[in-house]
Amino acid sequence: MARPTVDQVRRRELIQATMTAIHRAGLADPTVAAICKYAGLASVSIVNHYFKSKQDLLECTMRELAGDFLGEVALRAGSTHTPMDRVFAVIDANFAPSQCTPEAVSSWLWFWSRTPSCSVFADIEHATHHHIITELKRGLTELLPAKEVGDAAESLMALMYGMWLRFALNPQILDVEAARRITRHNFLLRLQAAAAKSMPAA
Amino acid sequence: MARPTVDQVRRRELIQATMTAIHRAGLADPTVAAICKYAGLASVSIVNHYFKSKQDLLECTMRELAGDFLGEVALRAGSTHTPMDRVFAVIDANFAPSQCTPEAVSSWLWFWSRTPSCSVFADIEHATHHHIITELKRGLTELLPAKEVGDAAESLMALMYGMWLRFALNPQILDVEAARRITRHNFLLRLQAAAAKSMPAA
Amino acid sequence: MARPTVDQVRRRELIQATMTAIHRAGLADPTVAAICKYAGLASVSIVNHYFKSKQDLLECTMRELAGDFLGEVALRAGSTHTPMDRVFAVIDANFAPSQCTPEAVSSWLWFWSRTPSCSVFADIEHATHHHIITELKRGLTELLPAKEVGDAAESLMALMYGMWLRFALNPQILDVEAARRITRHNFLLRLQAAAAKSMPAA
Amino acid sequence: MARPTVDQVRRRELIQATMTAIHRAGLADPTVAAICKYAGLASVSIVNHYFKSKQDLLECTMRELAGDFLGEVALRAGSTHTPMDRVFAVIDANFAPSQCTPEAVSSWLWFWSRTPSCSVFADIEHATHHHIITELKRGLTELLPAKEVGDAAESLMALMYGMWLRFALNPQILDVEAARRITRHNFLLRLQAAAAKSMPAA
DNA sequence: GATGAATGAGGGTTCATTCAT
DNA sequence: TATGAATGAACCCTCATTCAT
Repeated sequence: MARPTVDQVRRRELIQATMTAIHRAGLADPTVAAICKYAGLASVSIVNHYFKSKQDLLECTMRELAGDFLGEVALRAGSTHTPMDRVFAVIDANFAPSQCTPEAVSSWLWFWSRTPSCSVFADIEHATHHHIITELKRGLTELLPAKEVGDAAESLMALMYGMWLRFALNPQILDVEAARRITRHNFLLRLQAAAAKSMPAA
Repeated sequence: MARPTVDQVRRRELIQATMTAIHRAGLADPTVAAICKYAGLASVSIVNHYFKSKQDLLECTMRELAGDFLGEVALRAGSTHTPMDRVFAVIDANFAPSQCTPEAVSSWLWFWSRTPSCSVFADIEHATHHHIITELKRGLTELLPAKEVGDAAESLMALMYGMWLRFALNPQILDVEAARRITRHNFLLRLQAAAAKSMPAA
Repeated sequence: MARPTVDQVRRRELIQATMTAIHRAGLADPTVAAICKYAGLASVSIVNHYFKSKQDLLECTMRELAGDFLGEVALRAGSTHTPMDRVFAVIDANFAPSQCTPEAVSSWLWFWSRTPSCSVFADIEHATHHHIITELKRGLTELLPAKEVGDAAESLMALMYGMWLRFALNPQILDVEAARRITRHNFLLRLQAAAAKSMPAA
Repeated sequence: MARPTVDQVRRRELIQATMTAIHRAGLADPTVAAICKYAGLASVSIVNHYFKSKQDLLECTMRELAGDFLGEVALRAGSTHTPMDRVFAVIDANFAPSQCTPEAVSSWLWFWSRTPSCSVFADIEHATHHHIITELKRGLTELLPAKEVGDAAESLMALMYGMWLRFALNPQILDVEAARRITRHNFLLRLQAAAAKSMPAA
């Protein structure tokens, strides 16, 4: 098994530091100096040995973040057998520890907020969102009437985004477990309602 | 009735331009130059005639935004008679036109993202949130079991925040009307579920 | 007797306010806004009705200050009969109340400090200094050997300048009366020494 | 012996350039651009690599200037044996070449003029003045009646300040050597007068 | 590979001045 | 006469990037 090179380790550290810097900056653009500080590097110049530029570092960070997220989804979706488990897999991936640290949440928000003004970010976001919504709909299709699938997927995604936002704003009010519970509960409510409607005579 | 002075008009224009600038900057800190450009002002210095500083302008902008929001709530909540209408009033206020322009949504997100690093923003946010959550719970208390009120309020708020976020990221996918419909629907689902649970014997 | 016009009164107020502004600014260049504030004027634009420009106001202020000083000298020197009184007249003029307010002292220092970089100031300073040193030497010539007159005049002037500087730095340590006393005393010492030397046999 | 690093050399150059800039600006606040120009630096930004800010540079400059002055005093006072030599040591230190360049004199004046509005400067000034006046009085105490020591010290300091001021205003009129001679002479006059008074019966 | 010196662009703010009312 | 809107220049500072060591 290939051992990570020093280069790769340093790159990883800088990417983590970038997320920390974004979080600490309150979603303002992080400065290279701040990133280096959090990475424990003495000089800012060193960044240019590992990344082409600041923009490159930021893009790599977002790719890493998105990749991790898709990895969490794949991990959980791969071993599911029922449609409901498939939906739960997506929900759980959204609230996986790697995606719910304050640094990760802030980075996601920062990332999203920059998509309108940065096409590279927009592409990454688009691809990620497409993948996840497809996965979600795949499960929902077997559980809900066709015309409700779109709304339900949007609603679920919006709820999860909202939970993230609440979490980012004030981690005290809402912990990850509660967020996941509320989301699952919300999903089940819709399912019951659909079931009740489809079997009114029962 | 007092006619707005030139002063007040120009201040209003700058506040609007600030929201536009925040939106266009992708939630990055807007530059004074950009704000002036959107306000149609030739010179950057003029801002300091109307506001003490850039920070002052930003604070005034956020106060205006929050004030408008509370106004929308008050407007709708004032004429309600049933608890359900009260909840709907809050939901509708959240999706009122003045709160759902891309500029307003971006400004809210930017505003929230800066609260951890700006105590003035944090205070405004806290006061606004307190007011709105109180209003929401006042309606929910008469509709749901006491122990569900907190979760329901959080869930509703999170869903609305998420809708806003989706809307901010891509206004094409989700229009305001759909967002409101989904939110109302989600609320009604929870209501029905609670009703079903409380009358199992019926 | 001609009554001062409103124009002249306003000009006088602005000149006084300029001295105050210089003093309060710690000898930094006073801003027009500060000058207007001390003059009790609401708008800064009004200055340009009474003076051609800020520079014009500053020059007029310095001319006024220098003119007042020469007036104090003339007032005292005019009624003297002995050489010693003539010297005392110059000393007393230097420590006249109008020249020893903190505002006046600061203005003098500011004025002097600007002479190397402003030829107008340099001219005013040169003329004033020439007048006063001439007056001083006229008295000293009858009291001291010719070859001591220059040194004595310089020494006296330097001592007074130094007193002013001390006074400007810390009015608590040194009051005007003490400054005048020390100066007079210093002058008398030199006189006695010269007398002793010229009459060694006595 | 430690060789000065590039860092220290550059800092020294900037400090010297600061004094030059103050002198050339006529005691107005020097601009960073001017300082860099006199230091031979192409870019303004570089200053922030060596000093925290412009204010920091100014404070360091004044600390250096005051430190040099105390060094000159210590150098001369250390090897004195008589009280009179002690007084002369202070006088000579005041007129030491390092303290009498036009740049140094202008910097001192600028420095003093800013003490009322800058507490850091005030502290440096206070400490320096306290040290020098103590040294001066130590010598005077053995030469003059106790009640004359205060006046004499003030008088000497004022004379030296005045000489400096004259020198700063016009180096042509007064050279350093003449200034020192006048000051020493003035001191000796007072000494003789005191001696004459204390021995009237002789 | 790593460091720090150096540069230049851009941002916010102050300020004197001009202009319209 | 008096006011305040408006402009543009100048200043200090931050920051990403490049270069030499």
